[in-house]
Amino acid sequence: MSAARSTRKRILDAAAELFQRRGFSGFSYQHIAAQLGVRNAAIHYHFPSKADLGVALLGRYRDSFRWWTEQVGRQGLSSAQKVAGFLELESRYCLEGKVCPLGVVCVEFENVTEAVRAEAAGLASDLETWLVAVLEEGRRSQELQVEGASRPAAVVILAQLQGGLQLARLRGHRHFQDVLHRVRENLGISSADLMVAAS
Amino acid sequence: MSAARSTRKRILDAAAELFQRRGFSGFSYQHIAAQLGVRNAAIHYHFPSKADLGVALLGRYRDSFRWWTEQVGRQGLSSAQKVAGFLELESRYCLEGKVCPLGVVCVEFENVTEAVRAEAAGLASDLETWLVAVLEEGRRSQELQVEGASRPAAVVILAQLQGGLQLARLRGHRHFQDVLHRVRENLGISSADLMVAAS
DNA sequence: GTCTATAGAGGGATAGAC
DNA sequence: GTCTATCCCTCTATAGAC
Repeated sequence: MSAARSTRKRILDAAAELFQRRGFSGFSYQHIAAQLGVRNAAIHYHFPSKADLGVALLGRYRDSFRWWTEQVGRQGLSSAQKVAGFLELESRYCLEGKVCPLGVVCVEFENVTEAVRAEAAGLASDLETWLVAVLEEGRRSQELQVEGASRPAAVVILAQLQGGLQLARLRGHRHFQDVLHRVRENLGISSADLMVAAS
Repeated sequence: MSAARSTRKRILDAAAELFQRRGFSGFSYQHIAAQLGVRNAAIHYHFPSKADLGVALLGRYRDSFRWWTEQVGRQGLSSAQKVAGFLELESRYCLEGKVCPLGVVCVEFENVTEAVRAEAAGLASDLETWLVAVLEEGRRSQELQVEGASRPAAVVILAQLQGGLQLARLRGHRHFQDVLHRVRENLGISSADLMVAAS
């Protein structure tokens, strides 16, 4: 952490970008090296194997999400606003032409190490746990309309977003918008909540 | 087509299997060759480049689906039964530990040729077109409960299934079951329809 | 912590015999 | 239509200098 932004961080930034655009086996150390203006070996110094890089990458998604949830938790937002904020995060991916990191690991599942799978499963668990809690909270306060149990409801929402993000790539952003609208409708999230979440 | 099952077909079978398990760049001609007991070059004879193989692969998914829809169309099934049959197809993938072919291309989008993308987009279009028609039909006959316009409703269902299939890999089949139940609930598909579709 | 250099494996692809 | 043989490239990974 000598430089303003350490090489390790810059590697992870570049890797994340490539990861969500080309898939895990779709990018190489060379791609990262070229983008950073360093050599192949420099990256191996920070991440000895590509599996190490994969695990670190997914770990950082987990850290980012944890950081985001803690921040959101401190702002005293309503359940609807929290969900709207989450949808906003996903929308950003869509605009950037990226897909959900989970989808990448899922698709290449039998091509990645056990450690990578485990870290991805952990990320999925983090997302689900948080969303379940928010749905529960929203149900109790009657801010959100949650049909059935919260856990399956959360799973369905995550699946919708993951699939929608992918289809948007193939068939246009409108497909993701369709998913977004449906999620909001189902939960009864108003446009007022969206305003707040956007700020 | 000299042998009982031509090599070309056997190649596509093996490739489809690998494709849905390891992703597109996650398998090689070597994998297929080893599985078929032939040499690398034999596969290049049938599919000069890997992009050719990818396009042929997706083309076959399209053909299979077209064949399936025509068969289903001739059986005079209700709309609910048609949808139930489609869900059955997806469930089979789940049981086999596979994901939707579309998801694979979406994830590796920036790593495949334009021709592969186009064929995948075509498959997505086929699925959507068929499902929209069935939803429309079900709405008119009041067999299916379709909220809002049929097209976005179809898109959402396809996204749910694609995402659910992937998450099931990471977190267990129950996650796909959650998605299935939600899709059926939303459309108001009864268990009686499922019986017929299973046969 | 980054470099040069290189090993070693695997991948896509082709030529030419059979 | 399949084989052997081979080319060339890319990729992961390591050793050792700076």
